[in-house]
Amino acid sequence: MDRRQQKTRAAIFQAFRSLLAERSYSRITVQEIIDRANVGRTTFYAHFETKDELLKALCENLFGHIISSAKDCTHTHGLYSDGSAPESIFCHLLQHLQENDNNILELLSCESSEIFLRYFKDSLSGLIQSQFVLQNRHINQDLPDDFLVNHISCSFVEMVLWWIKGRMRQTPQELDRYFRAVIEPILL
Amino acid sequence: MDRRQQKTRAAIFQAFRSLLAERSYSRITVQEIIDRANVGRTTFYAHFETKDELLKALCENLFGHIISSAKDCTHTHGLYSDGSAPESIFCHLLQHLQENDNNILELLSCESSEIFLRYFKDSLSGLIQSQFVLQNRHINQDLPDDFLVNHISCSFVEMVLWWIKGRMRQTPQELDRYFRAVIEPILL
DNA sequence: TTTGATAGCGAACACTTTGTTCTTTTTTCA
DNA sequence: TGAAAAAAGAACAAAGTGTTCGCTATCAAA
Repeated sequence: MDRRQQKTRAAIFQAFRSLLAERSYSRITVQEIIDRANVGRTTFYAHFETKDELLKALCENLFGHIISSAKDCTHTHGLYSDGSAPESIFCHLLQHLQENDNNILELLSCESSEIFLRYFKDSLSGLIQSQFVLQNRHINQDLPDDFLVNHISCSFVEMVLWWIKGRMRQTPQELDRYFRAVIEPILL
Repeated sequence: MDRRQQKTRAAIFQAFRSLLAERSYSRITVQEIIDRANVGRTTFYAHFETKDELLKALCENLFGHIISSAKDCTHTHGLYSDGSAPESIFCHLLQHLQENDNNILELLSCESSEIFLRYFKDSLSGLIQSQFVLQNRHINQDLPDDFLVNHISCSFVEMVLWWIKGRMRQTPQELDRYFRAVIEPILL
């Protein structure tokens, strides 16, 4: 890709994210984004059809990275119920979050965090689902798999949100313990 | 309150909700709301400062009702771990939902459901929290109360969303069983 | 280093939406 | 019935959107 395009794209993303830290998505205008990114109006629309498309691109970019990195981790380890607990994907994700990879925490704590949370949940659901399929087994005979996948991923993401809102007072290790306490009893 | 005001307010709410069933909140304009509600522009702004205020009023109205009705139910019964399980507030809420009180299901399944889900979670958290305080006890010594309150309310609301998305194939009784299966092991 | 292609700029535009102001008409309820 | 309140409707400025145009700057490859 052309260097100019890369720079423009990066500038727009950067501007967009810094604006998201200040006010909610709906109150951000394209004009403000291009002013802060210091690019022309035409240029913006050459890259993204609308503001919504920009948001979507940002989400895919971000959660694509964090989930695929977690996916690599599952190759060697796996989900909780495997016994190899401390190296679970959840622990891995929490560490990524604490290190604030890609400043993802800003997005999860901004006014428009709901949008990002749903992306996070969906990506995580896909990952957990693929783990179950990979292991070709039911986790719990009494409950439908998709219910459990949803429960686990939503619980994790909502825990992260609770953590951030509470100013991240706990360590990833503590959080991991909390999560295991509410999830492991369900897995056989 | 003046009859005219009541009628206007009701017409606006009704129009707004029917539009929410068709497209996302952000793509609904004030113009469309007043056209469908058949009220003048000035009238709309006499009732609500902005479209956001209308949304807020709708949420408060709706979840205020459903939660206070659940609150009444806890006077006689209580949360799960009390033993009086089948008459828990969760079961009560699920029944309300299935009966589709106030057409609340439309809001929870519309494109903008995220907005309503957060309201639902927050209202429910308040309710669960007040139950714990009322009973003056810790549910689980190993885990912070506010973490558990958050976990329980989020799990419930996300389960409802999962249920709706899956076209509500389960009965409230089945759902209640699922929920107890993932929550009761955590409570002492 | 030249060169053709591509990306970006900036001004102008038609258009939509917003929120306000005004006057006139209708409804309420005391 | 009559004063007060509410709604209608037209008109408005202001702000934002998405597109077009002609021009300039930059790139990557020969």
